[in-house]
Amino acid sequence: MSGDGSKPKRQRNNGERAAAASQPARVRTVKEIAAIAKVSVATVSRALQRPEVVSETTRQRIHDVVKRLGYTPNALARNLRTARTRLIVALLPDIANPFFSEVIRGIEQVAHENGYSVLLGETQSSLVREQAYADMVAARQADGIITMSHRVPAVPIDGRLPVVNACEYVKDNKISSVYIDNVAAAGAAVDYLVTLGHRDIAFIAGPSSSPICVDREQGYRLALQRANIAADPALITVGDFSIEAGERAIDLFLAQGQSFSAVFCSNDEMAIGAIRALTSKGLRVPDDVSVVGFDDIRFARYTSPPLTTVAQPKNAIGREAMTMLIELLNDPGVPPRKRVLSADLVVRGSTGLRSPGR
Amino acid sequence: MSGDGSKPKRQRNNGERAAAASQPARVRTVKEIAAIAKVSVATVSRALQRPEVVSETTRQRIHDVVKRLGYTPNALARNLRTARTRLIVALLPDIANPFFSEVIRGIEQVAHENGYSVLLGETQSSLVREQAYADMVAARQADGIITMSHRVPAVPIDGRLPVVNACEYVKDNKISSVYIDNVAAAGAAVDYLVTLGHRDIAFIAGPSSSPICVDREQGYRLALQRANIAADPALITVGDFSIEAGERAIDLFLAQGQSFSAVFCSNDEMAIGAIRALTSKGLRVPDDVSVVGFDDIRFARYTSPPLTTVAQPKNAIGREAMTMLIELLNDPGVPPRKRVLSADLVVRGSTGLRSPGR
DNA sequence: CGATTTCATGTAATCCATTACATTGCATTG
DNA sequence: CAATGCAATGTAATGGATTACATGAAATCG
Repeated sequence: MSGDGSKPKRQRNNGERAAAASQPARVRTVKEIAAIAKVSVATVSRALQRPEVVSETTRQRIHDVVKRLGYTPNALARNLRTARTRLIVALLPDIANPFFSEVIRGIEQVAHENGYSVLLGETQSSLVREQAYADMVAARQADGIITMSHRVPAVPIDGRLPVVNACEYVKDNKISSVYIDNVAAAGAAVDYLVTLGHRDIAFIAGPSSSPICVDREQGYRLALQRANIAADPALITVGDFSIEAGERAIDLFLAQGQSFSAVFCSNDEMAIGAIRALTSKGLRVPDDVSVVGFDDIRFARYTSPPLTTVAQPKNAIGREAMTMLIELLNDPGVPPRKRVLSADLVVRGSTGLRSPGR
Repeated sequence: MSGDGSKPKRQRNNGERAAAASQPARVRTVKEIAAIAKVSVATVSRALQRPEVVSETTRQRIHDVVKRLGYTPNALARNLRTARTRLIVALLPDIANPFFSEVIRGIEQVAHENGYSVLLGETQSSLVREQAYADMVAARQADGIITMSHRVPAVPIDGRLPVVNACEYVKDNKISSVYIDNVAAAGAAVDYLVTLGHRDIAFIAGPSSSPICVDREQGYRLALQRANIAADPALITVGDFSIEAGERAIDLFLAQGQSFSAVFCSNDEMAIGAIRALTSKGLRVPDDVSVVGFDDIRFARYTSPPLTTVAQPKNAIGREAMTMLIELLNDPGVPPRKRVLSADLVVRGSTGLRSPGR
C-alpha cells in the first residue's frame, strides 16, 4: 500500500498538489497512472479505451494500477476532447405525473442498449427551465434532448437540433416527434360511449396550447358528428390536467344544471377528479354517469370503479423517441419525421350502458 | 450580417474550420468572439463572468457580438478548468412513485436559490445504475448527489463523499441524511388506531433491507406494547411498496382466516392495494376494516374512502437535503449529520371506530 | 513633474484526456 | 543481409475556457 513512488521529474509547477502522500484516496489523472505504471499517458488512455491495441502485459499492469488507485478518468476532459458526452436529457413537465414514468422507461431501455445515459429534467412547464436544460446541449454537457412538452426549446448546434419531441408534437416539421393519433384515439373513446347509448357526452379538454389536446377535442367532435349529435358548447370545458381540474369541471357542469350521461376527459387525472366529484354529489359511476379517461396511468385500474381509458403505448413512445434521437445523433443528415403510433381503448368499470333514467 | 472580418493571423492550424462562412449558425468559441469583438479571450471571458471588471464600452461590444452570434460557452471546458459543475444529481428508485416528486421539488427550490441545477436519475433500485450515476461525480460531471435509497454508492473524492441521503438513511455516520422519525410516526399511527378501539391491527411492512422500514415496524411494535397488545406474527407481512403487494397481503391474511379490524401499511400504495383488496372481498373500509397508509402521496386524498396516512414533510426533506449538500460542497470540512424531522398523522376517511361486530 | 496607484486589457499557463503522428524494435521476405 | 512491414509505445498537439501574472495607460499625489 505504500507504493506511491513516482518519478522525480513529475510535476514541477503545482505546489499544493505535491504534498499528496496522505491517507485518503486523492483524485488521480492519467499522468499519475502513467507514471506509476511506467508507461506514457497515451498507453494508459489506450489501455482503457481500446484495450486490444495494447500488449497483454502492459494492459494488465495498467489495469492493476487503475484499480488499485481507484482511478476514474475525468469525463469533462474526455468529452471536451471527443465532443460527445453520451448523455441525453429528457425533459418532462411534471415528474408527479405517472404517465411519463413509463415513457421514461422506454427511453432508458433504448438509451442503455446504445451506451447512453439519461438524465431527467423537470420543467414544470416553465419556459425558462426548459431553456435552461436545453442550454446544456448548447453548452455541450449533453448530446441531445427528448422533450415531452409542446414547446421545443431552441438548441441550434451547427444549424441542426438534436431534439426529439415525445408524446406531444409541434407544428414545425424540422422537429422529429413520436406521438399517438389523438384524433383517432379520442374518437374511438367517444364512439364507444355512443355505442353504449350515450348522447349527452361532456368533454373535459386539456390546455389548448397543446396540439394533442386540440386533436383530442377534434376527435371528440368528429365522433359526435358521426353519430349525428350536435356538439353542445356548454358540455365542453377546459382543465389543466390536474385531479382538481376534473373536480371543478364536474362541479361547474352540475352547477349549470347541464344534463349528461357520460364524460370524456383528456387525461386520467382529470377523470379521477371527475369520478370523485360525481360520487361526492351522489351520482353513481357508471350507473348515472360514465367516465372515460386518457393515458391509462398506473392508478387508472385502482380507482373505484376502475377507469375506462385510452391506453397510450407509453413504452413504445419512449423507445421510439430515443431510437430517433440516436439516429439523429449518429447522422445529422437524416430528415426529421413524425412517427404516429396508435392507442387502444381499455374498457374497465367506469363506463356502462346509458341508464333509461337519464 | 457580413461582419465576419477576422484578423488575418487567426488560426493557422485547423484547416477545415477555416472554411466557415456558410449560412447555418456554427458553434462558436471565445477565440472567435474575441477576434470579432477585437479584444483578447481573457476580456471576453471576464465580460461574461465578472462584467464589473470590464469597461462599459467593451462589455457592451462583447455582449453584442455574443448575442448576435448566439454564443454559449462550452461548459465542459469551463468545468474542467474550474473543477465545478454546479450540477447535482438526485437519485430516486422510481419516478413513478409520487412520493418523491414533492421531495424533488424541495431539492430544486434550494438548488436554484443557490445556482445549482438538478438532474434526476432513476435507478430502479439497481445497484449498477446507482453506481453509474454516482460515477458521474467521480468523473466530475456533477458536484454531488442526493440519493433516496438506503444504499449509498461509493464516490470518494479526496476521501470525502459529496452525498446526502434523503428520506432514507444508512447506518454509516459519515453520510449525512435527512429523514423523519419513523419509529415515532408509525407509533402515532398505531396509537390512533388503538384509540379508535382496534386491537387486532395487521401490519404490511416494507422491505427489511431498508432501515426506515425496520423503524416503522419497530414503531408498530412499540405502540402495541404501550397498549398491552401482544404482536401477532401472523398479522405481519412484507410487501415491496407496490399496490399489488398491498392486495396480495390482504388476500393472504384473509386466506389464512386472520381476523383484524385495522391494517397499518408502510406506504400509501400498499394501502391503496389493501383498500382495493378488502373492498373486492366485500369488506367495507372503514366500517369493517380501518386502513392507514404512510407518506401522504397526492393520490391519498382521492382514494375512496380517502386515506388516513402519515404525512411526511416531503418538501422540507428535499429542501433540507439540498441545503446540507450545498454546505458540504462549500466546506468539505463540515461534519456529517443526521437530521430527523417529524411527521404528522392525517386523519381522513379510511379509519373509524372499531365496529362492535368484529 | 516624477512617482505611485488604479484600471483595463493582454499573454500564456492550466485543467485532463484523446489521438495523430513519430519512433523503436523485431519479424518477415526476396 | 538490406528492405519492408507491423506491433507497441511515446511525444506533443488539441479541445475551449479560466485566470495568474504582466503590461500599458490614465489618474492621483506630493
